[in-house]
Amino acid sequence: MTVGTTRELIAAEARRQFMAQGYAATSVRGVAGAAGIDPALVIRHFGSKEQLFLATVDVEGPFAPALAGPLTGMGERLVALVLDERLSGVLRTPYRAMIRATDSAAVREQLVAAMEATLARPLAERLDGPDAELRAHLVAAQVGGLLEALVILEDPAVVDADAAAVARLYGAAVSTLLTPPSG
Amino acid sequence: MTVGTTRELIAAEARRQFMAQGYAATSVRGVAGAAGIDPALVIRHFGSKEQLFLATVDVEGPFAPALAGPLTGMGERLVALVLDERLSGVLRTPYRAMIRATDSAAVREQLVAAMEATLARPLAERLDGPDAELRAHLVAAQVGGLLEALVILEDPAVVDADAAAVARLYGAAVSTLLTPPSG
DNA sequence: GTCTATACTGCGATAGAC
DNA sequence: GTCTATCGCAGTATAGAC
Repeated sequence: MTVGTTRELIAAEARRQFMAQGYAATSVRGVAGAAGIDPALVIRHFGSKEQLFLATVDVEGPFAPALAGPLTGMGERLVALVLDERLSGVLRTPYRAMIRATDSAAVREQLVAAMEATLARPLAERLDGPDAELRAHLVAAQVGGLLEALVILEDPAVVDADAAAVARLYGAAVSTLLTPPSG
Repeated sequence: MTVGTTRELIAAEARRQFMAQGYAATSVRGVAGAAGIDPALVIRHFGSKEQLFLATVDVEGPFAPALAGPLTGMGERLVALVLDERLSGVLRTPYRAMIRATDSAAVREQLVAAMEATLARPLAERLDGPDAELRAHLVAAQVGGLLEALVILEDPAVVDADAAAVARLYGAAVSTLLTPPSG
C-alpha cells in the first residue's frame, strides 16, 4: 500500500526502528542504511532526527470503545484496553518510545495532545458533577501510571500480576473519579 | 561537608547537571570541564556515563510521613507529598531524570527498587484484605502516574490545577486501593 | 597512583557538487 | 533530488607524564 516514494520509505523504516529501539538508540545513519539511501537524504526530507521522530511515532489512543459504553464499568474497560497486548502497536510501544523521548518539548506536547484528544476530552464530556475536566485529566494520569508501570518501568509486580485482578482493582480506583465526588 | 576528593567533586557536578539538564543533554566532557578536570578522569573513576548517572542520581521516596499515620486519609497525604514542591529535589527532579533515562535497564531497576523500598513494600505491610501486595504496587503506579503528568509530561491541566482539589480527588482514588475491596 | 594528552569511532547536521 | 565531503561533538580507551 506504500507508494514507495523515498520519503515514505524513510518514514516506514524510521518508525520500525524508533518503536523497536527507542529514540536514543536509533541513528539517522542506521535508518538510512536499512533503507538503502544516504543519511543526508533523511535530514533533507525531515529536517532533523527529532522531526523525523515526531512525524513517524504517535500514540493512537484506542480508548473509544471503552468510552462509548455506560459509565458503570468504564474504569475496568479502560484498564482492560491498556492491558490488551493486541493493542501494543498503537498504544504501549509508541507510548514507551515517546515517554523516553520527553526531553524534547515537542514530543511532550504531541503525547499530551494525543492523550487529551483520545481520552481526557471525550471523557470530560461524559462526566457529571463538579471538576469534570480535572477529573478526566486525573483519569488520564492514572492510565499513564499503569502504562508507566507496565511498559516504561516494567515493574515485575505489575507485569506478572493477574490481568483480571489488575483490571478489577485498578478499574475500581479509576471509577472513583468517574462518579461525582460524594459530599 | 564535601571532603573535596576528585571523585566527590565529579559526583557533585554530575548530579547537578543530570538533575538540571537530564541524561542525554549532559556530557561527560561538560561535567569534566565544569569540575576543571580531564574527561578521561571521569571514566577512570566511574567506568561509564551510565554508571556515573546511577551513582549520582536516585529518588529518595519521602513517603514515610504519609505512610506512618492511619489508613484513613493516607491517599490524600501521599498525593500531598507528591504535590509538595519543597520535596522536588528528592522526588520530582530525580524522578524526571530517571524516567527519561529508562532506556537503560539498570536505571529502570534502580527506580523500581527505590519506589518499592520507600512506597510499595512498607505500604503492603499496612494493608488488610486480599491482594495486599498487588494493591500496594498499584498505588505506586498511581503515584507514578501523577508524577508523570506533573513533571514528565507537564500536562497543563494538572500542573495548573488547584493543588487542594487534586489532593482531594486523586487522594480519594488512591484510597480506593487502600481499603479492602468490597464484595 | 593520579591525572593529562591524544586518538579512535560514531553521531547529527551542513555545504555544495552532480 | 541525490550523493560526497566535512564539521563539530559525543563516549571512551590507551599511553605516559607527574
